[in-house]
Amino acid sequence: MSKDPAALDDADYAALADFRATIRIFLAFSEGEAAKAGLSPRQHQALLAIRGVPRGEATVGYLAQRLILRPHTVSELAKRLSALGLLAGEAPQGDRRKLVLHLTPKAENLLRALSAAHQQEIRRIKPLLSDLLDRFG
Amino acid sequence: MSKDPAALDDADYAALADFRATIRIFLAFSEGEAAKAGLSPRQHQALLAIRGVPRGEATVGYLAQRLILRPHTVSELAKRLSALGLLAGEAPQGDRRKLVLHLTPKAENLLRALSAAHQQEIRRIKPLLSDLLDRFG
DNA sequence: GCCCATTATGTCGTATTACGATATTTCTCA
DNA sequence: TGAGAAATATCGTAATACGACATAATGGGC
Repeated sequence: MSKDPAALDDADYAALADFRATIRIFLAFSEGEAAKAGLSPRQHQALLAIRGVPRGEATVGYLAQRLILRPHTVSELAKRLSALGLLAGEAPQGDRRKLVLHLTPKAENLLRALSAAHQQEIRRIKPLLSDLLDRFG
Repeated sequence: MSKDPAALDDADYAALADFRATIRIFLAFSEGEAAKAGLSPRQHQALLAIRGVPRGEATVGYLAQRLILRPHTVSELAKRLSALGLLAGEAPQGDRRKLVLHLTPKAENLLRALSAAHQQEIRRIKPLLSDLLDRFG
């Protein structure tokens, strides 16, 4: 019998494990930085997603797509962030069912420091990640 | 006053948000595949980490380092996986405090299918990730 | 050869958080 | 205008990682 061309060998598994571990390293770094700022990882990602898009476009539904969460989960996330004084929301002109979220100045400041640190970390792991990707043909 | 050279502009935030979103896409894919196999993401990563290392090297402590979790958390993770019939463990010759974990045939089979799917998905997002990394200078 | 600090793993209770089911408000358009 | 859809919100629940603590085994100094 001939070898299955799609069969994975030890090197394939090692590459997958290394890829996953590298992502985990980045996420653990991010977790730590966010925690220093008093944020959960999701809260941090939510703030970043809002900052990364033009003002007025960050609705609950948009965030749900962007974070790959259920809309009602984002609703709770936004409530917690609002309670922390990091988010404000208002209904846009056209559709009063929607809620457009925007960062408070406090959130802008938090995110500025967090993002600088993350940018550095991504630059640090960039060669690692590139090499890793090359192991996937 | 001159502009802070380290200041982040909208494009920097967008790159960070896109990078994070791409990781989230991969993790959501992985979550879904793992769930189809009846595994949590951590359980999947644990199996992969064990498979990715030579037999006999995957102790609880090693996994804790690799997954960036507390050892006692890995202990519980291993207990759940054992209850599912996916892991077996035994004390190695030298040090009977340690517990070496290895996959059962059932876990090998699950992981084979999962890993093939993940390899494909990584190949799919590889160009996206590469372009993204280039946005970080 | 024995003691004790250290290492490795395990147990228990708790807090966080994402989800399903369901509800409410607003919009759309026939 | 009324029915159904869309967008967001509420509530109870389940999963899981952690801290604090416990147990077991090791090994170096004397």
